[in-house]
Amino acid sequence: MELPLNMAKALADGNRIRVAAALMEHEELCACQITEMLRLASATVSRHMSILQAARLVQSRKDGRWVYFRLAESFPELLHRWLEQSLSNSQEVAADRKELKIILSRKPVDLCRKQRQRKQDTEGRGTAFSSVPAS
Amino acid sequence: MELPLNMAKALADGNRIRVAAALMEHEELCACQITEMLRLASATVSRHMSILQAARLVQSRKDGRWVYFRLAESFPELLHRWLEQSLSNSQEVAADRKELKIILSRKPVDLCRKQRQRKQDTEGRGTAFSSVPAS
DNA sequence: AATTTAGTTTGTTATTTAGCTAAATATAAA
DNA sequence: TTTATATTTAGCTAAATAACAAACTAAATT
Repeated sequence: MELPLNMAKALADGNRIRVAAALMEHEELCACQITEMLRLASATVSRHMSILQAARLVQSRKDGRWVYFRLAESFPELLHRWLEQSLSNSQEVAADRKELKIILSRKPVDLCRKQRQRKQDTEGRGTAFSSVPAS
Repeated sequence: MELPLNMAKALADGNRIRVAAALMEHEELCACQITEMLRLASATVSRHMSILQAARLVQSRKDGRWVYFRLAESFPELLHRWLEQSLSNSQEVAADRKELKIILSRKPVDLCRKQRQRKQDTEGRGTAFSSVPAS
């Protein structure tokens, strides 16, 4: 019962369902693309992906600095079809689909740069005056 | 996404999967039978059943003092088949199947009486000497 | 070799959840 | 009508989980 239970647990989270839905339509997505779609900290996304992998719903491939994810071979077909069917009317999944189009139109490199930029922006927000030279 | 998410959450618990598996084989079970199978406090079982109902996986029918549960009409067929398939090798589900045979061989009334009895037994355990008359 | 960069792991905090007991509700039996 | 019974709700505690930042790892660029 452990494996089906872990699969259910893996899908018992809205963000992880969104990732599964995205991978049902995109064959392969890199970590930074998923992070961009979910708009979560990359550490959080990494955690979500490891849960999906432990449940054997997702597998990964490393290519240089990038990690690419895809649905695992072991993703049960019936579960896949159920998700496909039950998510077909989902507002959120539709929004992600739209957003992913934009994300995929950029090069991954630029995408990661943008994430880095956003992080620096938020870091700078509370310390705007600390950048004034001390001399 | 709310409904499939709630369904996944409902199945993201070993005890609730056990109930689903039992209802896949038994058409209808009363609360006390499920309680007996899970060996949990009846309040806990009631909570589990309400989660399964809220997810539209289970429906209930009240008959006098008893409440009978069954899989809901709205239980997605693909999800049903996935569970059936992936639980077919489960040790735990097999044990429950065996136990349910015994449970179903008794009348529900006797079953509930037995639960009551067991509760009194455990209550008495720590207070064996308190029943000695004070005079 | 030193630095930058993409992801992961670790440590922490806040929220959620499963379990229990006790109290409340609703129905049947005395 | 009172009492007993089956289930649910409420209140509580302990464990699991999701989020983030910071420290770390591995790989590419300078």
